[in-house]
Amino acid sequence: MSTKPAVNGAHKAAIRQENEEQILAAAERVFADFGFKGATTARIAETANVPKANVHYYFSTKEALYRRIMEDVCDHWLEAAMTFDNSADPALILRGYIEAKMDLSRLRPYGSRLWAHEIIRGAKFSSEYISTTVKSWLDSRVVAIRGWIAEGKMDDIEPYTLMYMIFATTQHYADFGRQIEIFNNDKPLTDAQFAEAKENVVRIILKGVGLT
Amino acid sequence: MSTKPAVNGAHKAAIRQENEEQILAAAERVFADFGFKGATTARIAETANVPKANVHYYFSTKEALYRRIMEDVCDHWLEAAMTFDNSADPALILRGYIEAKMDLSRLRPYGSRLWAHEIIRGAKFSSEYISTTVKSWLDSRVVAIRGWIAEGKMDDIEPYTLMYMIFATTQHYADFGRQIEIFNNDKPLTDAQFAEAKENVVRIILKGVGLT
DNA sequence: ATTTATCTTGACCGTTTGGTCAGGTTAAAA
DNA sequence: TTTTAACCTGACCAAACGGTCAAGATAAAT
Repeated sequence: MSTKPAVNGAHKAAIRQENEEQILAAAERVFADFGFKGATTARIAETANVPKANVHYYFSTKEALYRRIMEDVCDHWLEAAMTFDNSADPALILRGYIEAKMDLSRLRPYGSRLWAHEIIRGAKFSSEYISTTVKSWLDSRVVAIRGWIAEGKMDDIEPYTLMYMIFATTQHYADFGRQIEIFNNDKPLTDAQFAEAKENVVRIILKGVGLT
Repeated sequence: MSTKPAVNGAHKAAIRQENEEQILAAAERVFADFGFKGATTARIAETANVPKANVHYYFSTKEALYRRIMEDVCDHWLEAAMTFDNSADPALILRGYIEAKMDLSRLRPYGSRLWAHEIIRGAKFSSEYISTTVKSWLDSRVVAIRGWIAEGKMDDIEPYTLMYMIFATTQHYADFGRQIEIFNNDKPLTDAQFAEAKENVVRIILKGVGLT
């Protein structure tokens, strides 16, 4: 067997990276499906196709692995958040944000479901992150919306309610994807169906707050 | 000690009923907080203030207890569903249904969170219930909405999207209640705040589908 | 070629879990 | 009062759990 002629320990580094990625991907799925307590390290290992002991070689504890994945999920969440700047037309901003959140639910449903587990359980691992990073982001968006209202650009609605509505509706397509699938005659939404849903969500919300 | 003079075994029956209720209430909370796997019979017993063995005296297995609670939750869900008849003005019907769902999230958050756990996990225990009872109810509502659209009473939106939006938004106040609480400076929404949210949700959705 | 550092893993361990059970207490029936 | 049926529970058990470890395999450094 032995080694590729790679320079400077590149092979070992590649092994480490590949194994970590494999374990993280498996853990995201398993945690999303079963929650923190319901997920077992044995199942994560099996899903990742590595022996259980190897999971603990790369991630000291189950909790460390969980925290690491929560960080990754939050990073993606912040990415979508960035589409919500306040420099342009309110209708365009809201549309862009809703579409970004819908796409995230479509492309990374496990992350959304993991987050849902975490919050339902009482946000034990993430209450600090929510009360600092997320809250300050949300509050600044609320200020922006209040500004639009004051300028007469949209209806006088309660901004938090609007934001929660966007959170809830977009994440519903990930968190309750199984239920939607059952309602859709046990078939996942096609791309066309999902695109139609996305457009309808945007339309209803924009019109609902007087931005049409 | 001994017995009240109650006729015909009424005391024993009362004991049974009270214990079952106490265990069911405790189990609903614990299952909602930790999910099926995360909940432990010991914790349920502790919450219900009975010895663990007594839980198994009244409910043979953890799964039996879980199924029983799911049934109760579904019963309440159907109650709210009944407010959505199709005999009157669309705006009044939708308003009534949204308000009933919001109230349910406020008054019985545990049930909603339990349901969320169940769906996220893949609806292992309830897929049949969803694909029969719930689906046929939902489909009939969709037909009603299509009728309203055909009559020109509201905008031409995709009815399933609207229904999912209502599900998502109303249940969000239960399922993500902890997150909302954190955003609200770590204080639960007051009755006034909740009432305002409810009114805003109704207003945005009704206007969003052209029912104002 | 030898040493060193990292990666790999089957076997193992203490704890927690859902569930059982024998033996007791209490209330209703006879 | 005696018998019977229902209720109660501390003590227990096998299985599953998160985590450890020694010993081997592989790759990088000397």
